[in-house]
Amino acid sequence: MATDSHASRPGRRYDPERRERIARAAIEVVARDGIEGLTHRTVAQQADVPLGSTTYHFADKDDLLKAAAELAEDQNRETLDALLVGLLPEEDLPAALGAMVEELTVRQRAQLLLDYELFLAARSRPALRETATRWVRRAADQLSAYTDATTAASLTWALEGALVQAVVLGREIRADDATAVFRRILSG
Amino acid sequence: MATDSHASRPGRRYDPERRERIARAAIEVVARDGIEGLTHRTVAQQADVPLGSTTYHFADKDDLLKAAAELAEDQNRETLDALLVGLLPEEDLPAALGAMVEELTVRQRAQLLLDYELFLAARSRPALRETATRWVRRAADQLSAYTDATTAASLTWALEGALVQAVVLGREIRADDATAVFRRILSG
Amino acid sequence: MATDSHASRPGRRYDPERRERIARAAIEVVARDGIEGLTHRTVAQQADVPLGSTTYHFADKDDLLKAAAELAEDQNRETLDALLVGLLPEEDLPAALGAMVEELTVRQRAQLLLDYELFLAARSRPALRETATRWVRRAADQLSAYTDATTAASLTWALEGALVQAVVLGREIRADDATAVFRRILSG
Amino acid sequence: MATDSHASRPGRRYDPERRERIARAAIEVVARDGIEGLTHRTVAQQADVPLGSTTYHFADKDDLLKAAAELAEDQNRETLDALLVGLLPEEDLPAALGAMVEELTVRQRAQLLLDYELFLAARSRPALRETATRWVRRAADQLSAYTDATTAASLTWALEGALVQAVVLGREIRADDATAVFRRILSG
DNA sequence: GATGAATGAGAATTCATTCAT
DNA sequence: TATGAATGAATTCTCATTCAT
Repeated sequence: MATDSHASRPGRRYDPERRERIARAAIEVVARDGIEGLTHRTVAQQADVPLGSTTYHFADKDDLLKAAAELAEDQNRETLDALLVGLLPEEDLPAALGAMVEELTVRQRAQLLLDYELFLAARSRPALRETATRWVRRAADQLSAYTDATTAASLTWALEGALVQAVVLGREIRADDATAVFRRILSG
Repeated sequence: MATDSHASRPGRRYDPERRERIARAAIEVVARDGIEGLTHRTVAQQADVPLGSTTYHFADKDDLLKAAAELAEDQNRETLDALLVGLLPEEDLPAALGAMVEELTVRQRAQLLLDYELFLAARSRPALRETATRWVRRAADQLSAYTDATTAASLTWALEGALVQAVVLGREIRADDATAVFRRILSG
Repeated sequence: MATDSHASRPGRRYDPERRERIARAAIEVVARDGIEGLTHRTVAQQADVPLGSTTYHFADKDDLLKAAAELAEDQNRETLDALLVGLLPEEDLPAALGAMVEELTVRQRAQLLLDYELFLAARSRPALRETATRWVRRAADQLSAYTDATTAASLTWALEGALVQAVVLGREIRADDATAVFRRILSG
Repeated sequence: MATDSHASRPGRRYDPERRERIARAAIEVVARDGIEGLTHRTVAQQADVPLGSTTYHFADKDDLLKAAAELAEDQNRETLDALLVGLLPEEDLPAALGAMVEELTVRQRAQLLLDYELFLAARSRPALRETATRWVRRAADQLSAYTDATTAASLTWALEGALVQAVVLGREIRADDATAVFRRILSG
């Protein structure tokens, strides 16, 4: 017989943004504690809603994860678009990509870690596969606009590899170093 | 667990290989169920030793994980060395790397998944950092023998990116496709 | 559940058969999953009505159960009447009862299990007592038409015992075996 | 990873009778609240042990149930043996059985309800099947010693039916009424 | 009338870890 | 040295029921 509790807090019913509030709390939790830290409990606490509320709106962990991934994808798209808009017009693709790598691994590191937390989790969670696939395709498509298929693939893989190592090994990557690599690939 | 199973087995003290048996069971568990499936219980079961034995030899989960990572690193080294011994003498580095990518993502997929399970986990587990760093450095060092630093870095990143995407998106990568990329990078 | 599914369907107010639809869904659920599986949720799903609809028409679980029991009672009456109409005219009561036991434990087993699921549940659910009592009385009354009170009671108990054991132990009972018992009782 | 805590409460470790204490608590719970009331939680409370202790010794509900059924079977055997020892020597089997029915439905009602709670539950719980089958066979075997097979079956079913109705409908059954039935069956 | 969002309670499990023996 | 019993914490999930709209 659970020692009750709260009893006081008024019903606070009918919160039309409840679902979204919870989803947003979910990405905050993932950003803070990683996917392993994502539980209905931690999300409920982060969103300041009762536990039952999280299980009502997101029946299981996959639901929660999927919502988080979709929200993160939106944020990610905005961040990258903003970044690229500023960088690409320079007409120096290697430098633009190198700058982006530094930007992501240094100043936007939190966003990068969040994105990779979700992206990498896709390998064992079918619910995230779709988002992860879209993620990769978007990068490839954008680079394809500037060069041939093989070169685009090379750039994509190198970019992916750079970011993964930055994430896994806890490293920051300087624009110069990254630019040199991208320039090497495009120099042909 | 109250269910007996070792009820009969006598004390069997002083099993000098106990520690290693457990470590080997640990990588089997990780290979089968991922790191999330790694618990003292599952390892004890896989190694057919009593639960207490796993907690005795490996005080906490990180210990277990570290032992698994080190064992996997040895296996990985052997696999790659064997692979490269056969491939590198051909004097066509792009083809050798491309063949290796296909080998790993298609025929040695289990080993690849195990390695990445442990490698990627390093981002949130200090206990695995060292192994992961060594892992990356080894690859870079080996490639440095054949080319300049920037090119080696490019190859390393591209290789890493290819393998990560293969793992995360559940894809196999054909030697031809990979070779084309590596050739592009080296074609300068 | 946050998963829509009735998203499109318009308000559909004033569905005069709504109550009965739900009750019928309730016995389907009990037949499929037993009383333990009877929840407002499962019934709503089976009846394809919104969750709130089940709680609106049947305030609590007992209400739902009672409605299911009454519907099952009707079905049961029809089944047995049909059965007995065919059997009794033969003027061999033991054979008629024996045939009925086989019919119920073999061919009409689903109905038998449903009936006993509800009948036996009465022991801890006052809401079902009345139906259960009526059930037993009906059997006794019908048998009383053919014989004296003690013999009727004997037959009733034996019949009950046979069916209970068939249900609990998962057994089918052959007409011959049952007939022998009833004949023994009536042979006096 | 668990924010530690406790450290204080002395642990009350190594209770060699822990397992049995819990099993006994389980039948107390079933007797009081029925099988629906049997949860690891309620048992833990009844036995005054921590929740984890019940799940350690009895991994799932079936384990708990099986232990309860076996203990109840022992009690039941003792009760019935004691009862029959006193009754059977009289050489009037109907009267002995009739007296037993009254004894069980009136004075030993608690035991009767417990036994039937477990017996009837066997219909949907394979873990209880074996015990239930043994239960029925024991009764049949004992009666077989006094009469032919068909008569024994008749008595068994009638006895079963009487007790089931007593349990389900909440009735007490007088020795006279029951004796009349058994006498009717044996009067042939 | 009718509905579905909301929520407190609790169920079944699993586990890392401690510690008596 | 080695082990397995013990336990508190937490996790996922399900529900009956209430109530704003």
